[in-house]
Amino acid sequence: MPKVGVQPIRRRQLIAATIEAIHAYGYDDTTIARIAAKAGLSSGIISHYFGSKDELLAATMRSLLSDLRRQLLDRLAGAEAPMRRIEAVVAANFGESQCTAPVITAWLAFWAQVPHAPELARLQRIYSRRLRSNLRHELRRLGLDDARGEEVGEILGSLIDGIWVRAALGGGGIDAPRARRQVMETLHLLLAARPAALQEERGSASR
Amino acid sequence: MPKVGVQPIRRRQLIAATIEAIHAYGYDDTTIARIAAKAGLSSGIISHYFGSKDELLAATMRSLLSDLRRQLLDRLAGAEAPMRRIEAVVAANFGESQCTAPVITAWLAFWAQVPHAPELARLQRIYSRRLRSNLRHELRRLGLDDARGEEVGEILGSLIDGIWVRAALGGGGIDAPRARRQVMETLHLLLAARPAALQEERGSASR
Amino acid sequence: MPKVGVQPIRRRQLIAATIEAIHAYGYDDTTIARIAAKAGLSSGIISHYFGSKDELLAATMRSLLSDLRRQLLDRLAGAEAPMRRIEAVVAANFGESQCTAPVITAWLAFWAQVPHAPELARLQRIYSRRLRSNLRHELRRLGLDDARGEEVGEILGSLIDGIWVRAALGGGGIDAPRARRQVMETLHLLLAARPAALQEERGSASR
Amino acid sequence: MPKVGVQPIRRRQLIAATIEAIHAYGYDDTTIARIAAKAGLSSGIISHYFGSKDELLAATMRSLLSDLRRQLLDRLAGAEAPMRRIEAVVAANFGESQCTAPVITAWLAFWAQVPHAPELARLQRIYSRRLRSNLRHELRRLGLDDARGEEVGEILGSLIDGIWVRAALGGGGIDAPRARRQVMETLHLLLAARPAALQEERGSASR
DNA sequence: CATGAATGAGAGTTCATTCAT
DNA sequence: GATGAATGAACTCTCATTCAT
Repeated sequence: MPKVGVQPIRRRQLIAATIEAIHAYGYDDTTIARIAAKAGLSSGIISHYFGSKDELLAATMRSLLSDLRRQLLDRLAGAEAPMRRIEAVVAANFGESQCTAPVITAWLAFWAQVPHAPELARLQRIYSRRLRSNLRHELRRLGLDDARGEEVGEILGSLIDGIWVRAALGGGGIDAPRARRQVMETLHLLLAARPAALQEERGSASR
Repeated sequence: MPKVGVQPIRRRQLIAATIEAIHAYGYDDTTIARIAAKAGLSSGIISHYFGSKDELLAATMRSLLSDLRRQLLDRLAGAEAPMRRIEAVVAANFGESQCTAPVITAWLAFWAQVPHAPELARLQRIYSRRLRSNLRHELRRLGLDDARGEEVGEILGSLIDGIWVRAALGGGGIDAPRARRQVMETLHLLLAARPAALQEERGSASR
Repeated sequence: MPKVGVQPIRRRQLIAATIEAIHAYGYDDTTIARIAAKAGLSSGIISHYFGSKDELLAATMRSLLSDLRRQLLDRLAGAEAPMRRIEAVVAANFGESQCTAPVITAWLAFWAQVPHAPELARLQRIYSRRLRSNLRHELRRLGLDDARGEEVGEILGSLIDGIWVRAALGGGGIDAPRARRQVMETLHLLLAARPAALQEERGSASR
Repeated sequence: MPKVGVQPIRRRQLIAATIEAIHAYGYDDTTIARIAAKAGLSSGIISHYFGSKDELLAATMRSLLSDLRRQLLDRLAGAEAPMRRIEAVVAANFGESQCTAPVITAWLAFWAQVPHAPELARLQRIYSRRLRSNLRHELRRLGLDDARGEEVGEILGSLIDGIWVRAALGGGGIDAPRARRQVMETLHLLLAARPAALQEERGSASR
């Protein structure tokens, strides 16, 4: 087992450097030279390991997504009850490694590329579908019908994404416990509400 | 009647072209040549009217913000009751001109620049503070204490931003009535909930 | 005689503005817009009166040369004796209007263009020949043979040009009386020296 | 033996190419593309080695000055007697490598930038002071008082600069022996003259 | 007569990529 | 495996020139 494994090490190094560089300079000003400098390597190395800058950026987003997925699977492993599983989903989205400023900044940067980078869009779609389907499935187990499950899932998803965006704009990290509490509180309220009653309530409130 | 008013017209033209270009090509690939082409003008015109590309981009974000502000003021004009005023704030954020795909894409693009573009960050902070203070003020009038007002305002703000982000990632526009309904439903639930009860509920739900 | 004479006025205005602009910004950074601004006119006017920027620059150099020539003719008018006429030549080169900082700076700028601007080179050659032939003619009248006249004329010419250059590099104007004194002193020494004696002297000095 | 010494080689190459380009096209029309072409390299290389065009131009002037200085030091090395040392100064200013047409043209071009380029002005000031102080020091050793030393030094300096300028305007190189002879002859005459006598002579000449 | 809005060619500069070592 | 020198395309910005008014 001589040199086996240099490649994965270098790739991880460069991906970590990419996240740092995006955080430090912004997506546009993240050049190959800067990534390489942050990794303590030479600029040529990136073509060597990733073929191109775009490939490295896609690999970086894939890495962020797979971190998220790993967290999710870990937390779902021991959770059986629907509410527990939803909590696991929420907790995964605000897991420790997801809540640092560099990672959040990188996420926002990638999101902004999604509308114009097919590969990043594909990755984003996969994550998005997974989150949605996870939530819907558990919400249905909690007794919500399809339409309501969809609606509640969408609200929770938007809320999660919104908390991330706001953190990115604020420049700091996410206060994970607070974020989890906000999402879970909203979930409980949405579950407690009878949709019919809500309509009335809204009606009266608007009166 | 010499050439009165050519400048404001050109500036508006170019700002509109910038939004279109960001939507069509993405922020990074929005070049001066492309903006000018979309405006049907020559590339030199941008330096002529804005001094630099960055200045045009800042002006574009300012334009988006002032559209938002105008909508807000229009809607707040006739609204007196706190709930009405909150509805006005929400409605402004999902006003017609804010919900088209190009505008949403542009917003996301600007957000992604915020961590590294001081001028854009400044503009974002102004909008953010205004939204937060508007909501808090009305929530307090609805009987919420400071801490709870802050919390509810934050949840609503995150939800609004999250809905925008998701729309941007989805590539389409926003279904404004649906978005408004989602936010207002969440608001009503948050208002109906007694914080103490919520804690209990959460406790029991987590049990 | 209604509008007759607007053209010469404008041309003079623009030439004066050109000299000021070269002094203020340097030759390279002397743009049409800046010249026009200094003249209090619009940028389009230059093409109108001169056809092109190059034409204006050539006209400006011609103007400097004709000022010089006018000075020379004025001073030569009443001078009959050879030494008097040489003094007139020297004095003309350090005439008041030639010794201001803007004019000196402009001269240096034009000189630097001479090697690559045929029209400016042509003008320069004319001035140069005139100066040389003036000096040689009077030096011959003072009894110098052709070779010695050429040599002395060249030394005087170089000295005059050198004083101008140094003034330009120093940034101020020329101290005209001092400059005249230096040139005339050198002339008198050159006239008093017997070339043969000079050779000896040099020989002994080098011994 | 990796790539030791590539940088100094490239820098020298590019500086030489810059002088050639200034001679061939003139200062204003000396573009990065043309310099690179003369060096047989690509345009990007200049930013790589010098950061900017201005930096390259300053480095080129520094190079011309250091050539001059090297010549001066070489010639002063074995010269002890004041007159010998002055001859060394003069000879250095008309050294072989200073007298080629490209170098002379470049000098004139730089001089024309001096009034508006602070860094070039600084370099010029250093050279100018050194020349002046060298001359004054030796002139004092030859028995001239301060005021007369200053005057004589200034005349010699102007003469040297003037010879350079005339060569640049003429387009050819300098006839170095002739130039040296002209300057030294003038020096000897200035030394031989008794200032008091000069005043009389001038008085009588002007009478 | 005079303006100044508009053009577009060309400048300096950046940077992903290549490749000899 | 790794380097970093070199390339050259693409970008932003400047500015002489044109021309409708």
